[in-house]
Amino acid sequence: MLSDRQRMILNAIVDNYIHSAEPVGSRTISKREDIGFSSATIRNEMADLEELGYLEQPHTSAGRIPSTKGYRFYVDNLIQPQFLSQVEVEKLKKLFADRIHHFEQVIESTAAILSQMTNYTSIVLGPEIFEHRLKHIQIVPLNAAQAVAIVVTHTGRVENKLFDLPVGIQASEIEKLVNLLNSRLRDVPFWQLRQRLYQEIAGEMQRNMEQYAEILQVIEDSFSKDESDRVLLRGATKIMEQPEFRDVEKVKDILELLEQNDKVIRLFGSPSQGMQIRIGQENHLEAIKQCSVITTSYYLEGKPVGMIGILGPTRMEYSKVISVLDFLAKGLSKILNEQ
Amino acid sequence: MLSDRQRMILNAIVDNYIHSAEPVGSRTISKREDIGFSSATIRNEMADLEELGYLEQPHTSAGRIPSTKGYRFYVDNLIQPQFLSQVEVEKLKKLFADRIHHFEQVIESTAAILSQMTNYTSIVLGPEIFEHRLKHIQIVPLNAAQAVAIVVTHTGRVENKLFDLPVGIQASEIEKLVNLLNSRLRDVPFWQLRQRLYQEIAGEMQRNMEQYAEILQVIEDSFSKDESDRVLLRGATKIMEQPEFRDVEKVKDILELLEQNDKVIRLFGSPSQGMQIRIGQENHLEAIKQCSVITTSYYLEGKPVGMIGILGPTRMEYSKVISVLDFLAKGLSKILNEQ
DNA sequence: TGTTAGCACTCCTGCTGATTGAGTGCTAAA
DNA sequence: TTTAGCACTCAATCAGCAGGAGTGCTAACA
Repeated sequence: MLSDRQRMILNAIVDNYIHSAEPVGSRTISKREDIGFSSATIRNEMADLEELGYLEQPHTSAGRIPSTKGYRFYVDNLIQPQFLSQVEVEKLKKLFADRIHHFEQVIESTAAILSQMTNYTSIVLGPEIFEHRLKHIQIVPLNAAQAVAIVVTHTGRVENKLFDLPVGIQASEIEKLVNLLNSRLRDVPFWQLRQRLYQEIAGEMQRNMEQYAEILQVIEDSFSKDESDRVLLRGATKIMEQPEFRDVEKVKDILELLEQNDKVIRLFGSPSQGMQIRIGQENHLEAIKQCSVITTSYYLEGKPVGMIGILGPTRMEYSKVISVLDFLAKGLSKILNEQ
Repeated sequence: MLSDRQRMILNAIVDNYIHSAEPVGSRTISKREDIGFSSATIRNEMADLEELGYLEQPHTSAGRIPSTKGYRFYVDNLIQPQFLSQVEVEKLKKLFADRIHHFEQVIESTAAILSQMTNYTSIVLGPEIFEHRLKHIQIVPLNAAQAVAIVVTHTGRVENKLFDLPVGIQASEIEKLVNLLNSRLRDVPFWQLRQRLYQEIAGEMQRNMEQYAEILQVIEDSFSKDESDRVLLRGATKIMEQPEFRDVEKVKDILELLEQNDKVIRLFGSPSQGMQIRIGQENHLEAIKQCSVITTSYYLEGKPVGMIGILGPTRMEYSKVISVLDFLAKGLSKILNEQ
């Protein structure tokens, strides 16, 4: 579709614009060492690229900036993998070196480092509890009317839920139920739990099933923790460092979006698709039509269980972000599988 | 110190500025119904008030705006309590009506409502666990090397901590220890726990104290959960709606501050002092010298255990904010004491 | 003596028009 | 096919000017 020279010029323009944030003119490109053509030639090519939809002109006498289509072509065809510097790799490795940390802490550090290294906003979706295995169930009565259900996973995650006790139930009965559950359901993965829960109990104590129904429901609820609690965000204010976001109005919409976990979750695509890049208008949410989102998954036992990503301006250092994300996702997967 | 008329004029100026965000001139004041003087008279008084440090002039031919000292006088002497409208009271009452909610949820709703009703940023410091009483301790081994310590309070809060098991310890020994702790320490308030922990154990099992020292340490750690996890924030972006914060630079510093929980905690003063108001330069943090912070405490059994507050521009609707904060703090205290 | 009308003065704000300069598109020549 | 040259466009900048809001001061008035 595009000639070699056009690709070269498009690449040069995007590169330049990413670093300068100014529309780039033909002379700037022709001066670059790797381009051996005069500004007039570049101008002709630029006009063609604009006609094809890869470039845009803010106004008649300005330089060109990449369109969404232009970025897309750049990302799909022109980008070359950027290797992280030795210093950066060391920094990242250190993050994963300290195994003593609780996994939650590793996730938090990941988010922090991700934002710090890229200077964009990092978003992290914690591991789905789905793949975890049950280690322990406990019900602690607080008083005559209330109790807390506690569920521990094999990775050391603890979920809990406060609930009202069914009237007239005996403490001893609860204990019996919990003991039974613990003996039968230990090491069962969460995705099987719902099914097994009723199956195991049904055989043992058909008699007063309805008695326990309420409690079983609560335990079931504890398994499926609120999705939006999985979201972690760092460096939300980084976007303000970008010259094209000097305007409070633009920034406000973005930051308001980031305050809503349920919407942030929707920035992540399907976890099974590896590295995903959504550029500018490719995003469905109005607030971030001038932003790009790059996400990728990390894995447990070969299955994607969580995601990490970056939100930045469309004028983003794509190749660097991709490298860092890739490195961190692999690191996380490794840690997760070792536990 | 100030004459009645000066107080009246200062009050009018602050009121006006709070709602208009524009420097207010003498004519504006003299036109108000409650003021019976000509603009010239007002001008003289204004000049005096400026000399006394209560007002400032952005430039020679502009109106006056209140100085920090001016706001301080306004807050301390001029403000009159604003009663919430029936609609607002209903709205707030509804928040507390639904007792089924977990206390954490009430705290979250409080933060949300606080921000929504005032249109400023709300900051909430969750209840100090200090005053809670122990209900249950549990240690769940995950594998040969690791375990999770779980502590449940009488209000249904669950704290947990992952830790490495001391080598060579028997599961049965742990169970014995936990059983002992549960039988001896139930209903002991957290502030006594550290002391009682060693006291109770020492009598029973002097023999292998050093064996258990590590585990006791972990349990102790679980009591004193990280302070910064207590912070909850809502409506961080509200500040951007204020005309004096249209500038990204100003806003950035504030939002960066709000991203750091440890710094947000420092916005709260001592919990024992009731309603606290820090205006503009009275704040120590550079980023919020153009903001005001109002905080107050909520109580459990007569003791302050947590705080709620508002961060907004110095040009804040003080009387409204104070009313809402007061109402919510009392509501929270009531709920907390009923559980 | 306190209040106020009047007036000169200051300074911000918004508008206009001229200038500059970066960058373009087109044409004609190499 | 490439490129030098040139006319053209348009945003950005700045000086200059008018308008207006608001002040401080003075002198007159009750």
